[in-house]
Amino acid sequence: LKSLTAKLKKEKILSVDTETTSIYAVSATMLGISISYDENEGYYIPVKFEGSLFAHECLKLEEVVLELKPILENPKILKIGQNIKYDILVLKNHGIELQGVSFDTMLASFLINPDSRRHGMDAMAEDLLDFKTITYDELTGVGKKRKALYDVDLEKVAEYAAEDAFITLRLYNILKEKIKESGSEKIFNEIELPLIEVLAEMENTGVKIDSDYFQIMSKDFDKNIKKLEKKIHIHASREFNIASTQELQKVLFEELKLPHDKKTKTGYSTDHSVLEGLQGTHPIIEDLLEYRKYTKLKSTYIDALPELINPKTLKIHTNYNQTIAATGRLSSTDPNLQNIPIKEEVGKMIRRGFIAPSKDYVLLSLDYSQIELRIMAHFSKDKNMISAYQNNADIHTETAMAIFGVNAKEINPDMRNKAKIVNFSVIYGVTAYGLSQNMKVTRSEAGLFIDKYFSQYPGVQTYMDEICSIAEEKGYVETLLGRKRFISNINSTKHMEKEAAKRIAINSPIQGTSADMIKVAMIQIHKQLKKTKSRMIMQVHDELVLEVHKKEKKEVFAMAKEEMEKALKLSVPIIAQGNFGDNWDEAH
DNA sequence: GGATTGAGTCT
DNA sequence: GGAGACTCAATCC
Repeated sequence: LKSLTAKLKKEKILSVDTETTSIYAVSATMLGISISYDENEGYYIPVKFEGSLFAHECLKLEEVVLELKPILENPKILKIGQNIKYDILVLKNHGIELQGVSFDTMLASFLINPDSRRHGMDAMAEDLLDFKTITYDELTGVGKKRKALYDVDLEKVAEYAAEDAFITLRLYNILKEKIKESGSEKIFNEIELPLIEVLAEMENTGVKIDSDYFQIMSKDFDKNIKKLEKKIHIHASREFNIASTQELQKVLFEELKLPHDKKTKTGYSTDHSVLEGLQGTHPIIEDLLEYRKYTKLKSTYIDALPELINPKTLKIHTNYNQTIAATGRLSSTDPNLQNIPIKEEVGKMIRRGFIAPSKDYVLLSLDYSQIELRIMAHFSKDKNMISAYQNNADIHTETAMAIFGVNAKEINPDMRNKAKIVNFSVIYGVTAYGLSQNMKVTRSEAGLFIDKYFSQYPGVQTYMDEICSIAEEKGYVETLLGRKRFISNINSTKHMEKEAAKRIAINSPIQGTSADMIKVAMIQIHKQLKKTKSRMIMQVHDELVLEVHKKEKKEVFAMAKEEMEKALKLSVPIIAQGNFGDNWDEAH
């Protein structure tokens, strides 16, 4: 190890990869580190793990850390990796703060073609290097006879791990050129790369949830669900598995002979819109809707979230992924913190289980006000929309006045809500059909609303035509910061395909610019939070949640709000609004 | 046991 | 038959 580190100290750029016991970085125990500085070879340093068949052949963690720390923490020795956020987290939790991170092959591949799903190392080695890698499954076996990595022959692990390290180096040499060619250097170096560290720290900080509270809620929900089950079975005159759509179809459409038309691939749909349509035809429907609501919330959130509490930190640590959503949004898994319920009272109950980490802290939620509409105003340069925002007008009321042809005094909440649906639908590339479904009006009424909308905001119509032309000519669209997305079907001769491609062309620059904006804000906020006791803990597309030390409330609030608002300069004002609370519901 | 389907949660 | 995601239970293979 000493002779290796002597050599590594002289290198300018290293690829780094860690092997561990878990796919969850925060709870992973490190089993070894592989490093490469040469496209044809790599080194694997196994770390002693009690219980491993090969523990006697490994060095102690303390020794490995002591030797490698000066190299891995030296920012002048550049580091590259494949999904390096994972390795940053593993190393962080084993006493090493990785410095000098300058490239991530997975991120690079994603920026070059965000619609591809081949950003894994095995796929990239095949596509870019025509190289067949040793896969993890080949190394450990699959199914019942899969071995834990620490029980696989060390020679084989070394071969696998060292290969990953030097293949990463080869991929780097190719991808860095492709990033340049594609014009993605700016978004790569200024947004995605600096964001890695920000996300790593958010994941590592984690979010506190109140497990006692979830336990009580679970019991309450269970009682309610059992009650509903009994009622539903009585309505059906027999017992059946309510969660089975097949059995439910039989009960509703064969036995109770309720009307049906919407089909799925395999039968008649029983989804929410169908059940809503059947309301009033039979008392079973109401109970089914309630049953669906409560079982979904219980299984997906109330029972699942406490399972993910890390026993050491007593928090949940999500994984933010930068390479899934083609528009540039983040995604979140294990758990997904970006779809925690909010809409109804029962949803809010769940958010009350997300709490500040201790009595010294409060949660702060800050969210962008109508960010996508403001970006649309900016891109479209529509005079009416821009002046509405510059005059701090209520955009939904403005739109309501236009589509209903009345003045402000005559707008009631229902009209405003309908206008709100129109406003948001336009961002997705509105169709009369889609709008009619959402507004619960006829297709021709929806068509009229769209016409009225475009005569109020003619610039929006022009923008949509223009962005589709750009997509047709260049083959791609881009965000304000140059994040690209290729629109493969934009010149399709199939009408449906082409229309779907146009909607992607319309929506992607808007959704993607919003993603760029909050990412810039996150990088800046992260920088400034370093010298405080407060931390960023969640991102939900247009919202940031922070745990704020009670003595820092005023400064952190002002700083975070300002950074969000000034992240990107647009032709309309950008507004972020925030609140404190002891739980997420209260803060939101 | 893994993949698919239907359903439902979010922005 | 509007954009982008993730998860769960049942079912299929």
